[in-house]
Amino acid sequence: MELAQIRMFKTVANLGSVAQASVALHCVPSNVTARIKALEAELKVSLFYRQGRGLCITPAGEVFLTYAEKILALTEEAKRAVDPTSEPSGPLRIGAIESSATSRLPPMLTKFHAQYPNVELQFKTGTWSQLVDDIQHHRLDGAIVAVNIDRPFLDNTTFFNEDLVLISSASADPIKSVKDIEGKAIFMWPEPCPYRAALATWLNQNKVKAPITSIASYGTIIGCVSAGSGISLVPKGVYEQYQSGMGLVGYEFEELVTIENRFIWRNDGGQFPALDAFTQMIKQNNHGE
Amino acid sequence: MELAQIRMFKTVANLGSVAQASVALHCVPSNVTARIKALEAELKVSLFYRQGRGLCITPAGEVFLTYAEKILALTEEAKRAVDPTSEPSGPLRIGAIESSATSRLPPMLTKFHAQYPNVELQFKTGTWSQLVDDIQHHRLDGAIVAVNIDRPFLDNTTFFNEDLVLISSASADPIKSVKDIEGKAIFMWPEPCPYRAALATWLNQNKVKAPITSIASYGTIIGCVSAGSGISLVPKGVYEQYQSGMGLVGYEFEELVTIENRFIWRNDGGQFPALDAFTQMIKQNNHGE
DNA sequence: TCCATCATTCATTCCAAGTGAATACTGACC
DNA sequence: GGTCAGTATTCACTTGGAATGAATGATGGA
Repeated sequence: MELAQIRMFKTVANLGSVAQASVALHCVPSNVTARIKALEAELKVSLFYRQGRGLCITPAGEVFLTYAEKILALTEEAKRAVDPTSEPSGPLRIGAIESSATSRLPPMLTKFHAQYPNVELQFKTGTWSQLVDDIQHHRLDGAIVAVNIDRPFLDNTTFFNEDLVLISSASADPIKSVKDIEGKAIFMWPEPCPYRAALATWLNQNKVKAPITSIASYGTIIGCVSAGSGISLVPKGVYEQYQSGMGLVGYEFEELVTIENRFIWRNDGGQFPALDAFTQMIKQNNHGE
Repeated sequence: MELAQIRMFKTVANLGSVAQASVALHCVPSNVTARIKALEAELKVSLFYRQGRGLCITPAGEVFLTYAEKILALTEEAKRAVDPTSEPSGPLRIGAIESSATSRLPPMLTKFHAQYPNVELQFKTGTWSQLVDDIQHHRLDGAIVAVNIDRPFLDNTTFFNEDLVLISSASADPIKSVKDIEGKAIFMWPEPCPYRAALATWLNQNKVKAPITSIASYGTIIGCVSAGSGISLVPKGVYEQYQSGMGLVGYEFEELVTIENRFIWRNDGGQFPALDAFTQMIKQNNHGE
C-alpha cells in the first residue's frame, strides 16, 4: 500500500469517476484503473462496484475511505509540523549549570513556556563540560554555562553577567582583605568550575594558602558556611537566594571580576524554530538590561 | 512522500542506524540513505544529525516520528477494517416495503443491532420496484419485498409468510363471501403492489366489481376503513398492529393465499461481512419458525 | 596506529508506475 | 431504435525512480 494509491482512491471515490480523477491527478485513466485494482488485490476486497459508466463505492470502500482521509490528513499535518518556518513546537532540551538553574534561569523558562506553550521544555543541570558534551552528542539542544566556550560547532551569546560574592558566617570574623582568608576552609564545586578557578587564581596571586573542599551542591555549601565551618565564593544570585535566615555575610572584591554566563547551542541546521525562539528570547532579555 | 519512505524512516529512527535498518528492511544501506535524503528534501528539514557513526534523530525528526507511527498504525488498521473475514462493521443499508417495515422487521433490526453493534444500520421504505432499483444501483445493500424477484444479479431467501386479512369497519355489514364486496370502496396501495394484485385477481375470478382507491400509507388506509368508508386487504401483521381501538374486523379467505415476503440482495462480491451476517440472521430466523 | 564498521556517493540494473491506442460497454439524445 | 459521446478496461510499450553493489571517506575502538 502506498500513499499514491490512497490519493488515487480518494480522488476516484470523491469524483465518482476514473475519467475525472485522471484529469485531477494529471495522469491517464488506465493508470488509475491499474493502481486501484492493485490496491484492491492487496486488500483482497472490492473498493468499487463496476457496472455501466462510472464507479460506485462499496461498503468496504466506504470504510476504507474514512481511513484514507485520516491518513492523508495526517501526512499533511506532519508536513506542517516539521516546517522550519512554522511556529515553535515539539521538544526543546535545555541544560544549565547549577547556579543559573537555581537563580536566573527559572523566570526565563516560565516566560518562554508562557509565550510558546506548544514547546515541551526538558531541563537538566550539569557541569559545563558535561553540558558541552551533551550538546555535541545531541542529548541537549542548548545550555547555560559560565565559561566562554569556543568550539567550531557551537554558537554562543551572553546570557547575563554574574557578580561573585565571598560568603562567610555572620558569627565568624569579617573578611576585609584576601589575607583574612589564609588557612580558612573553602567550600567550592569540584573541578572544572570557573568560579573555583577564579578564586584559586586570586589566592595564588596573593600567595594565600587555604584548603579547598569539593562539594557538588550549593545547598550543602551554604549549609557548611552558615554553620561557620568555612567560606565560599558563590554567584550573587545564589547568595541572594539563600541570604535571609541563614546568617550569611557577603563580601565583594573588585579583583573577583564578574563572570559571564553564556548560552551555547549547536550552529548546524538552523531549522529548529523552538531553539531559534529560545536564543532570540535570551538575546532580547540581555539587550533589555 | 510515500509510505515506503515513512517505514524506512521509522525503522532507522528506532534502530538508530542505517546499517541495522537495511537488514531489517531487506535492502541495501545506500537505498535507505537515498530515500531518507529524498524525504528530508521534500520536508525541507533534517530528520537526523550525521556525525561520526550512527544517526541521531533531530527534534524535527522526533516530531515527524510521532506522525510516522500514527500513519503506519492507521494503514494497518485500515487493512484490518476492510478484511472480508473480519467482524461485521461499517454501514449496512436495508430497505423494506411498508408492511414489513411496520410489523415484522423492527424486532429483526433491534436483534441485529444488539448482536453487531459496530454495524451502522441505515433503513428506508419504498415500493418493491423502487427497492429493486435501489439495490441494482447500489443505493441499498438488501431489501424485504413481497414478490418473488428473479433477476440474474439478485439472490433471495424467504423472510416470512404473510397472511392477508380483509378488513372492514365493525359497524359495517359483515363480509361473508366475495360477493359482499360488490360495489364497496376498496383502499389499497398504488400499483405495483402484490397484495393489490392478489385482491384484483380474486375479484376478477368471481366477477365482482369494486372501485379501488390508491393510498400510499397504511395509516391512512386503516383510518378510512375504520371510518366505515370502505374495506381493504392488508397483511395480518399490519391488521394486528392497528386492530385494537380502531373498531376493525378482519376476515380471512382461503382464496387469498399467504404471500411470501423475501429478502433480496446483490449476489456479486460476497466480501461484505455485515450483509452476510444479516442474511444469515434472516435464514436462521426463518428456519426457527 | 590499524582495522572494523559505518554512512554516503555513484554508475548501473531493474521493476513498477505511467502511457497511449484499441476495445467493449453504457446511457443519453435525436 | 439507432447513433454517438463518454465510460472503464485491457494490453503492449516506455520511462522514471527505486534498488543494487562496489568504491570512498570518516569514525571510534583495540
